[in-house]
Amino acid sequence: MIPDEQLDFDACVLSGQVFRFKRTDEGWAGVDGTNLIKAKRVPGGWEVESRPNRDAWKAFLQIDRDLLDIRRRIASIEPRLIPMLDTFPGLRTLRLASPAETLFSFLCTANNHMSRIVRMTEFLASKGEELEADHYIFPSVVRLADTSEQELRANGFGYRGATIPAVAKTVLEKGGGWLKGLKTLDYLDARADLCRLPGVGLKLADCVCLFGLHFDEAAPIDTHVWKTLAEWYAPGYRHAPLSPSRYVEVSTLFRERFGDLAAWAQQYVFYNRYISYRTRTVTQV
DNA sequence: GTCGTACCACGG
DNA sequence: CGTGGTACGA
Ligand SMILES: [Mg+2]
Repeated sequence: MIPDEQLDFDACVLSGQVFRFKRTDEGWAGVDGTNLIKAKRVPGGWEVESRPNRDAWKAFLQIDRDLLDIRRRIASIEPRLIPMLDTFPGLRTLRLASPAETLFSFLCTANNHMSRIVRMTEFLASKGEELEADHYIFPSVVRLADTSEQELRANGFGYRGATIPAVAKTVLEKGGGWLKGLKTLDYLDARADLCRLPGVGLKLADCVCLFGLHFDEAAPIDTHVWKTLAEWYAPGYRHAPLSPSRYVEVSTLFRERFGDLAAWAQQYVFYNRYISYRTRTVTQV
């Protein structure tokens, strides 16, 4: 049993790191890579399991890392983050097994609503192997390259219906191990390489670096995170829009401050800001 | 570098 | 009308 102070499974799968986990009678179920992961709610914590690989969930949740220690270190670096740490103390940064799944999932996120992101990633996933009813292994890059723009557009993908097969073809041209091979590069080099892909800019590249390539110093800056980081670390940009050069500047400051905790710190900021944004937009209608 | 603009679809 | 952006030209 994983105690609540070490794991808030709800927060993990609702904080925009993965998009295909579903509630069950017991708790949650979803696919990561080639494994089905199930989390069962028990008093004071969670019981997590995975199949066929019984250990897959451990890497996914980075369960070997002590969250108390991580929170303590983040708090000492930036006390202004403490309220965010305390709001979701069990929030963890996830490590997805497949860089390709990460790339194509986050390609669906740009300038998009969560609800449509879920719908789109589900549609892509449905082209893969069904592990269990309603739970699919994300399709191969070959399969995605084979999917027609017309079919995707017919299923509500809009202009991403063109981007997704185009990126898939580009990835194939670069050769089989290219994506995973980025893990061996320095973080900034990996990010720069990803940015060369059509439809992939700094933010998406950082998402792939963090969730798919497992760089702990990667901290995606989206519109929500930007508001907090600009206010804290670049007050002059407080009301300025997020631009590529400002992204690089503030992302560098953030990384220099948090080091290999940048990814974790970012996740707490994002989920807190995202939740308050959701609350705000829900109540006004 | 910055700024404005288009981009698909669709929830709010 | 804006969305967990990106790309392009001025
Ligand atoms: Mg690009």
